[in-house]
Amino acid sequence: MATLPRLKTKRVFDCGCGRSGITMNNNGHLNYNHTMPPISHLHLNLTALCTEGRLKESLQILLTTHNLPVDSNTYLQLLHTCIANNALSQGKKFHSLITHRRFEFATHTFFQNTLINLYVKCGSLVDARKVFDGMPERDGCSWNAMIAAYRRDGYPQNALILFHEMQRTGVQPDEFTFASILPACAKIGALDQGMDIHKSLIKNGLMLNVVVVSALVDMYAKCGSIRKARELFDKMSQRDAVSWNAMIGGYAQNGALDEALRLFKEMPRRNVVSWTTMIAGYAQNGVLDEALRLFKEMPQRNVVSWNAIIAGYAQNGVLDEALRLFEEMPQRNVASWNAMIAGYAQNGFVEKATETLKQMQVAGVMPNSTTFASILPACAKVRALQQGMDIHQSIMDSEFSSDVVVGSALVDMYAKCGSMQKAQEVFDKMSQRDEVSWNAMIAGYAQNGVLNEALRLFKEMPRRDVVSWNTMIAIYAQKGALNEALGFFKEMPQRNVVSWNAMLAGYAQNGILVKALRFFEEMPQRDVVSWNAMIAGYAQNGLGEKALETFKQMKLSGIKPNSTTFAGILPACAKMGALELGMDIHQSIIERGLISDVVVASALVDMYAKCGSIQKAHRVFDKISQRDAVSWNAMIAGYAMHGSRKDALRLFELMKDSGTNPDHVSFLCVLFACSHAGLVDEGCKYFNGMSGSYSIMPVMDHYACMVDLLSRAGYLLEALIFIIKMTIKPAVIVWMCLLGACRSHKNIEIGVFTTTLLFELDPKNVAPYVLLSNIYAEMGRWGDVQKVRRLMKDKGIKKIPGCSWIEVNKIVHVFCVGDRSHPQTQEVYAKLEELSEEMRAAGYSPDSKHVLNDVEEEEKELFLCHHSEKLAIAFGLLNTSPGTAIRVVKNLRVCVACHTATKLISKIVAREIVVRDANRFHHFEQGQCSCGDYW
DNA sequence: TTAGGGTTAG
Repeated sequence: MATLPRLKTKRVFDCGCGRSGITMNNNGHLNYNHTMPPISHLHLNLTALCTEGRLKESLQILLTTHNLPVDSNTYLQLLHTCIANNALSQGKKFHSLITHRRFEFATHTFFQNTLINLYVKCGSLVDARKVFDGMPERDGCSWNAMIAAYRRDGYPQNALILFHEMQRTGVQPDEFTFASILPACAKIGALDQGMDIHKSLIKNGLMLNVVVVSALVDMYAKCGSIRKARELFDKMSQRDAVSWNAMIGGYAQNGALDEALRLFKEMPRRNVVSWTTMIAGYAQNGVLDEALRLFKEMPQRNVVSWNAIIAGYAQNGVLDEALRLFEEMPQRNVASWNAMIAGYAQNGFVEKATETLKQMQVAGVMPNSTTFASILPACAKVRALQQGMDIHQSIMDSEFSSDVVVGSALVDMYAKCGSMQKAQEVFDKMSQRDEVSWNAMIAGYAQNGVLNEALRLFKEMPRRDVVSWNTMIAIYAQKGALNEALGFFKEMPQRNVVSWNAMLAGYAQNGILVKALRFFEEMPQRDVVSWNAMIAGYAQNGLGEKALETFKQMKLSGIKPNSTTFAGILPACAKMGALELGMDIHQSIIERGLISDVVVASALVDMYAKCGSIQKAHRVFDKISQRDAVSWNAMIAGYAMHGSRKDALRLFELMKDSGTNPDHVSFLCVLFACSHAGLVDEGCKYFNGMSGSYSIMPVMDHYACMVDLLSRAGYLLEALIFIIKMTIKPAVIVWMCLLGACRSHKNIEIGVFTTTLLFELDPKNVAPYVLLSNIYAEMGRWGDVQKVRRLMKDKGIKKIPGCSWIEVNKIVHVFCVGDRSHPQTQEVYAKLEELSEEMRAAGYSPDSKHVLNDVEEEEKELFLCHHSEKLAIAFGLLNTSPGTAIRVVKNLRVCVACHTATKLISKIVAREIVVRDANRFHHFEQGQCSCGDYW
């Protein structure tokens, strides 16, 4: 019997499948359970070099000596040394040498399994697969090694495919196979396959195996079947730490943190995984203080514990704290860096993300597929094509150039950056494509407006998943083609919450709120996106109260609002002037840590400005660290609405100095400010500069603003000429601006001309009728007023009723013209009566011309008009304490009579009255209005 | 077999 080489470990001859091919008895003799070539005399020199890990020299000896009596055992040991040293390239050289010398043992299953093990351990799945595919015969170990490798390296799909193939070829899976395949099912949420495996386990009598059953518990928990997991867990006759941790993790990841904590406390011997599971659970659910408390409390921490807490802060956008912990941690691995990079990337800080990637490389940590796959979407999001291309280059230089996840992320990045050509190029070159790659291409073509190509790819793709179908629904729903979207929705084999949300959002965005609500009510489960879609749908379609009501219900149902919720609800507050509610929401935003979100902060600025509190708006605006054009525009528009043209224009200059380029909205705000201040020359200057210096081509709204600017200032003829000279066909809004000014400047000729034009352009539009009627009324031409009213009646055109809102104690009260539905109606009308007496006593006699005058479209009583804002003001006077300001919002413009009356009321009751009409703010104080009677 | 980091759809 030959002497054995000194074996470092007992499992030196393990072929890597979990079952050792050779075992050693107590005398150092070998027992074989695998087909093994016989062991001959070892070459001592070679062995020594090999055990010392001196692979280069070993290889040199082998290459230069052909007749060295080296047996298969030595080669095996060489390969194992490569495995231990992670020496892929040396391993490959030995492999090729063995192949070339055509050793008989090289074709043996055991030896080939070792080769698979070599490649798997050295991270080259492609080479492992090549060996696997070339094997004349495979045993359970071969399959197990390959399956385990796929699942561990993040290819659970491939593991499952191989698992089915294994069974087809008649090889029986064993406990090792199951212990690998169950986590693969868990990873991709393959509950059905997991349940099949459960059946096989029962059949194979493996239900007492604690390892396998723990994996089964984990699978059920991860696939969302938490009850099934618990049932199994409770039935286990023996549980180890893994079983407990799997169960705890199941509850934690399903958001059932209380139950997770109960089990955690009940668990006999908690280990570092148990603690880390709880920390991760709290962190992922946004309960960062609890996560940190446990992190500080835990007896021992490892790199995973640190990573969990850091990722928690990073994912929740608390990046400074994440960075502090990252810098503090004793050692970092690739996942630590990835957590930071993903945190920056997901929160929109592309520069920070790429900077961290560079630091990581400097620190000698190689990026992996996760690094690339998390940084690319950040480039995609902000359309940073150049940075995306740089990362593409790094990927090509790395070993992840053929990783399917990285490839898909690349496709998506190019598609979102608008470069479909590059996306297609990457897609074509991919050695393996999955559903994600196809879906990214489909969405890319759709987002870039090439719908037929998207549809073609959808039809062509080999396996469509729920995302593919959802993409198609979204494409058509967003375009307003809701019947087509519904077609996909009905045809798809399985729907999830996203499918329902896509339909619901489609209806909501297109103003079909009844259908949106039906989907919302019928859907099997609702998440934060469903609620957001409903809220935004209501808010965008002028149903602010419904939006607010839905927001309340959402909170009652236990769904936590996110930044999209706030960005959706704030415009509703803004529209209704619900300042107190808006302030409550501001508080919630701070509590949820979302104040640093620039979209949310800009919506807050807008809300405060539109609710009349320009100071609060400015305070929020001042604190925005990364202002974008939207934030600046909200603030500029705020000043413009409040008639502070100086501030508006000053801010516009500041914006340019700060390096934020004005966009077309910025110019609209500036033109609006000029127009409301009668600054004709300045307005013209800005209008010309916009295309000249900023290459922003005027769109219809800009033209309308210019017509407003000119005609408001009395330059009606110039405005008309301006319209005629427009390079695009003037839309209704443009003519409406001109007509509005015809009323205030009493120009009947242009007024009639414009009205006639508008009757043809937009026969259903009520506004021109009302304006024309008002022009006649101003001039005392009552016969003509009657004619217009008759014409409206004949054509069945109805006025939009004037409505005003006032918020008292966080409740918004609505008053329509002549409204008598409010519980306090009697008091309100009595108050108005009282006020009119006081006005009379103060010498105010309403001019019959003004009483009949109707800026847009309200009915009224002859002497004292009951326009909606008057009702709201009276209500405010009754229900607020003396001295406080009264804030009212109106959907139409304030009429002359009400404007005059409100000035007087403000003096009589010594109150500040703030009225926001369809156009701007009026601050009434001591008988004066901030608009200077120019509105 | 359990804990941390990733790609597509709303």
